[in-house]
Amino acid sequence: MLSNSSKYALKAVLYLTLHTDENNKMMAKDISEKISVPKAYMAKLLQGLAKREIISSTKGPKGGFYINPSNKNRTIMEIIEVIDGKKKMESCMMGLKDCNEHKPCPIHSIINPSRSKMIALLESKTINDLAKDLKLNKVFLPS
Amino acid sequence: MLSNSSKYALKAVLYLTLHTDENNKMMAKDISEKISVPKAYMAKLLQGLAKREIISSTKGPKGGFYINPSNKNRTIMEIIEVIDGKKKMESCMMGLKDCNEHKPCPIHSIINPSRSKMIALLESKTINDLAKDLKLNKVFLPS
DNA sequence: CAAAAAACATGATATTAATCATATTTAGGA
DNA sequence: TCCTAAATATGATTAATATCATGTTTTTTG
Repeated sequence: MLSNSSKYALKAVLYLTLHTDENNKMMAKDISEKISVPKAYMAKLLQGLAKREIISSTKGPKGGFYINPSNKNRTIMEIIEVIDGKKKMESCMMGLKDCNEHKPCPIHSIINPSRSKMIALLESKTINDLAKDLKLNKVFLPS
Repeated sequence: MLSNSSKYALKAVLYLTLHTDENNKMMAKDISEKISVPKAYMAKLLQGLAKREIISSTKGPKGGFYINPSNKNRTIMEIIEVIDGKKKMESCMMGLKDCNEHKPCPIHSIINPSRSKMIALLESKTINDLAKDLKLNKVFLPS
């Protein structure tokens, strides 16, 4: 459902939200260790997120990655879409090209209500919402 | 969420349910054409399903694949599990190893109620249930 | 019993996703 | 200004899926 890349990206963005800002940047290597993601892969992912302006970065000594307040208001789905593309989550679970409400596949009615709800939630919850839950110890990140 | 193999398997099993029985078998090649799945891949998949006794087969002239009544009562989830394994659908969407109700990942509460419902439905609906919907033109298979 | 038609078993190739590696660019500090 | 520390760009490798191909076994039928 989510690629590894999306999972890693979500973890990283959340970690950055909790631990960085413009004055407290963090290197790819350190982030990768904290959230248990292979370091070279993490670096590449963070670079991609920075290029698409989901997170921010500066080069050179004292440089690193961080996230600024406006980006903390992005939704979970925005992060996922940047990595996996828009259609992946919404495509027919039986792989039929033209499956829709008027011409549904056999499992459409089984899958779709739940999935639509899930997607709606991912589109409404922001990074910041999740970060708050983390601060309150209502949810957890490691492993 | 589902591998291509699972999607193809589901389509094939449904097709067999509608069009075959012990006296009306069908060759891999013909099934593959009907449901738009690459023929060699279809053959391999059908052989696997037959070995695990999800469907039946006989060799030689007039041979082919078919499904018998008792197998039509298998659930959708059983088909999926035979191909993708049990855990794939239930694993944490953030990829955390020990995510659970007591120590949930940040998106656990967003995802899980919907997903649990989806899984419960896949575990309760049988091949036969879907075949009935197909017969009544309530749902569709092609492409 | 021989030939042909089918599934079966096995392995080869291709494609995609995940992971690793490294030379280049940029910025800070001595 | 020069050195160093960081991200960046790019590409190589590995691993997992998906796909293709083919020789072997079984069964029907002439």
